[in-house]
Amino acid sequence: MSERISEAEHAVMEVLWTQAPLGAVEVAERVDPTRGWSIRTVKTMLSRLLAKGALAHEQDGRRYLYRPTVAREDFVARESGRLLDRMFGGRVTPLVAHLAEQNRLTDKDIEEIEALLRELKS
Amino acid sequence: MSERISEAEHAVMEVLWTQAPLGAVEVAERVDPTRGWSIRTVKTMLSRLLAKGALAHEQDGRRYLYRPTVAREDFVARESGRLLDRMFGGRVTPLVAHLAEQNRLTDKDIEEIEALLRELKS
DNA sequence: GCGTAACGACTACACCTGTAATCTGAAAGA
DNA sequence: TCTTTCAGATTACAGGTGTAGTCGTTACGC
Repeated sequence: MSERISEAEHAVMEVLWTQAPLGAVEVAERVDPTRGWSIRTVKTMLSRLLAKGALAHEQDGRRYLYRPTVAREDFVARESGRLLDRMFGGRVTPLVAHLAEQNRLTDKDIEEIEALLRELKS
Repeated sequence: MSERISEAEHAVMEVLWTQAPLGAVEVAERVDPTRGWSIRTVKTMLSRLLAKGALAHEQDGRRYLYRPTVAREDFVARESGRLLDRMFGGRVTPLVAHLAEQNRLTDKDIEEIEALLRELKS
């Protein structure tokens, strides 16, 4: 199941996490248009994701419908974990500290996170 | 300056962010041993990082001493930003929420982050 | 001075990625 | 039935990455 999903492949996964099952053409229509991909490219991604076991397909007439076999939650967890391990020795606090220093936290963010943490403690 | 630094190259950068300048041999000695790299491999990484402009070198007798030209802080900021954008639409709160759900937050983490946020507000 | 060891430079090579184009078979229209 | 069309399957191909090996030069030890 868990071969790595590349960045371009991820764009295809996002489509299918939003809506599935879909045929290749529907996926191509929904994929982030700023990529400017041809349908060929999308089909290549679908094949590779199938080969990697990240998608399953079912026959629908003369075409396939694709659906994720990997939960977005799990993918996000793996990728976040990797970053955390690589950059912050697996510790969350340094990550938050870093984001704070980068001014990536608005006042609203801070409020929300505090609320979240209060929630966690109860 | 800002060609992308690959994962393997990153392992070399970490050494030089900890201590610099260093010669190739010293870098090889300090690089994460679980990689099991030969000195050749480390030298290749050093060359590529030079070519990418992530390192500078100065002559020291018949060898080079290498030092980072990129701050670790900046590298971490770029990589974190990429993850945040790709996975969480650039928002920090969903990231923290996600980590919380994954139980990556200990009570101590929560304390620390709350302290951090209190700090930020003042 | 002469061979050798140690540098960096250059080359190698398989696999992954991004980005398709071509092939093949079968459905559908004429 | 003959042809066109549309799927998926297979092939392509350049650039990046991981992981070295070889070449050419030069400082050093004898």
